[in-house]
Amino acid sequence: MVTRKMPPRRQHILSFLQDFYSENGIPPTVRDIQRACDISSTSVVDYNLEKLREAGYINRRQDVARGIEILDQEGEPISNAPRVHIVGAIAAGIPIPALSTEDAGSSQEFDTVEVSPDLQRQHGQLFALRVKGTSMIDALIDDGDVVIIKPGRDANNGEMVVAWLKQEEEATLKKFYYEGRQVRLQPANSTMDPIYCSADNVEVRGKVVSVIRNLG
Amino acid sequence: MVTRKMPPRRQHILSFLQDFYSENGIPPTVRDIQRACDISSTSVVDYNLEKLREAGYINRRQDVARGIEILDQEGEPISNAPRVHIVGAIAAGIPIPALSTEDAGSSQEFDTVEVSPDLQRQHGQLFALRVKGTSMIDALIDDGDVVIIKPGRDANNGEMVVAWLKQEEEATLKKFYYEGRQVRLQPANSTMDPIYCSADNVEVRGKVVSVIRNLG
DNA sequence: CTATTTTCAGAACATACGTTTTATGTTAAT
DNA sequence: ATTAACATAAAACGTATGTTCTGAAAATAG
Repeated sequence: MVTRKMPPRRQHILSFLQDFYSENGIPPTVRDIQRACDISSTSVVDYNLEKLREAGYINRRQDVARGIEILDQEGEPISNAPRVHIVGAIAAGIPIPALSTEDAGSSQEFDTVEVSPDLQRQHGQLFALRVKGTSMIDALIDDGDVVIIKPGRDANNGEMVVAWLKQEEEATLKKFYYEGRQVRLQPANSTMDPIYCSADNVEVRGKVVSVIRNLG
Repeated sequence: MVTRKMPPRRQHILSFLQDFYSENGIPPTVRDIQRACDISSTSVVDYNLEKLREAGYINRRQDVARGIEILDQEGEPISNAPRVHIVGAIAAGIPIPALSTEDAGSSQEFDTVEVSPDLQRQHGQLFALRVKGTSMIDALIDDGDVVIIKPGRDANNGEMVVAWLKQEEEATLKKFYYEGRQVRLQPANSTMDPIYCSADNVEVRGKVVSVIRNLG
């Protein structure tokens, strides 16, 4: 299936639809779209919405105010829950991809997960990593799990962090304890021994604020 | 802060608002509410919406079609992501509360978690349990985690289930393997030994389809 | 180029939907 | 019993909003 090139105006309408819905929790009206996309007539909006419907991007409920339903790639209606980009995978020995913190606007070809609005509200901008392999199993995190990360350079004692071990060139998920000159990285499972290393060698990349595991 | 008792009609309106929004992705109109709650006049709906607004349950956008915003306990707008009731806690030795499968309509005083729309779409009606204690840690499930359960009496081999051990009167989360007359309940952590017991003694209550852990 | 399809414009239309008004019944305190 | 606050009712009003009609401009194909 080839994605046909879309006229810029229609593209504009589509992205406005998504933005408006995320922001307001209700879809825009035809006239909202007209205003936002600087279109001269409601009939033009209607025309383009019809084209978008034919192309499978949206549904339209007849004669219903704010009746536009935005569809995802599977043709299912999307929710207005915040979506967090899965920017890569994390596993022992495999570095985290460069985390350009300022790529807010351009939504690239990332997978996304929906998270609780509470989470987003509480922590602000988030990103996610998919865990590859069972190397994090001692932190109760399994292969395939998604960890939601709040970016940041520091952490409080006891928080689960994405820790970068410079010397080993490894990223790992552990509970973080600052103890003088050294840092203790404590697995969540109490039967496992902690890792001690020099504070110089540890770089915190962010805190884990949530873990999501889907089964079946 | 005391939660004042709410008239049944107003309660009905409120729960309808939530259901309608989750289901349709847009809030209902005054007349939708009128119909669903069997109210004789739109003015009555308006009156009760105003009361709900004063009490902080909703916002109303003036002169905006479908302008009702449903608020959570913190007064923040909720998303239309499906909400799953947390019907109780699960821990070794503590029974699961009676899971009346047919309490669909009356939304009681349950905590809820938002789940991915995909999950809901894929599995249908779900419920959730909050895990108490670290007794499930061998299944990579920690104290405080929330497990999302798809109700059902049977499971396929390898699926994580809520298993009820009749004799022990215990509920536990384990991977399920049916082996002739007996059942193997396998912890997810391979260093732990499985539990074997008679098929007669095991009753599957549902499958775990997702695990959510919030930190910080 | 002409022919054809796509896209845009402006205006008017029809109704979905929030709001208001007036009146009546119901409960609870004094 | 009186009063006031709460709740319901029916109808009408005004506008927000989806839709349609007619026509022309712009893009595209042959």
